[in-house]
Amino acid sequence: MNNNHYLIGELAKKAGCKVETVHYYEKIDLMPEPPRSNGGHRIYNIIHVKRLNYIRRSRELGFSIEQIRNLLKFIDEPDHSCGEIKSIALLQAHEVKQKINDLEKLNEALNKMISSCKGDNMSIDN
Amino acid sequence: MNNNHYLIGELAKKAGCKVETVHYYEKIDLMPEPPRSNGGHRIYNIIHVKRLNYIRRSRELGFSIEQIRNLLKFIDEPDHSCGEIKSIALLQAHEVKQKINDLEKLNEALNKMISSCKGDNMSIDN
DNA sequence: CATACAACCTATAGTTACTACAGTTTCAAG
DNA sequence: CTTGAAACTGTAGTAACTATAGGTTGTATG
Repeated sequence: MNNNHYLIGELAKKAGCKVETVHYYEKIDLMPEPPRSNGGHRIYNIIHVKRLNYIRRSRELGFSIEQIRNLLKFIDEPDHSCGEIKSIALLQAHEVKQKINDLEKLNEALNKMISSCKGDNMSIDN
Repeated sequence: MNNNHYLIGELAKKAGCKVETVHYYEKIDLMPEPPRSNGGHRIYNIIHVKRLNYIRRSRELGFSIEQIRNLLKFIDEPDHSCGEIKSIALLQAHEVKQKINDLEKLNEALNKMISSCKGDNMSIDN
């Protein structure tokens, strides 16, 4: 399609997911119903691309749809109190830090595995 | 139970998951069938605890069962070539780094959200 | 202008990774 | 010796996709 409009296939490709996944996200109201062409094809814009990218990245990092929905609602319905936003964002940030921590441990373990690889006496230590 | 033996409930608690999840992992051969008490209760040890912890942490970080199975097989069947181990571990390490990166971006976005929280004009900028 | 064919559409069924429930048995504590 | 929490097996239900079927749109080519 042209410069700033995307068909569902292009959108999906940009976010590294399947067309069906986008359909699914629309059905569960995680992605909005976009405008349609005369023939009924969905037409997306850059905002949709960013939103889907955010959703996909979060999913790949192990966040649930409900957690993602929770954060997206600050974009979708912008009249929330500062305190409300802060408390949810802080909670999320905490979990993010936890995950970074765990990943760093995993990474360390993998590096150990790679460098000291003798083929025998492998084990999981922490 | 005593010092170095655990019933399934204690095991699950230590790994932060449900008893049913452990059953499930045994059924799909991700966790080994442990020895049993006379009455048929499963009896686990510290090795099981570490293994389940590793599985759970990896799952929460968005790795699939098959990816986890792939890494665990170096513990389960220790006669793999150095090259084989390295190549899989390197692949995994790459994905781990990617995830850390993404999480750091997410964290940044959250921090922005927290500090500059005015309640309005929220958006996702990568 | 006709037609082919890839990419879209809706709807439904199947898969992965759990999670909950039902009905029964074990086992430590009183 | 009974009682109750936690174990057991088996099956059904849920979350988050993923695949398939059968039909329509729309662009590119003869």
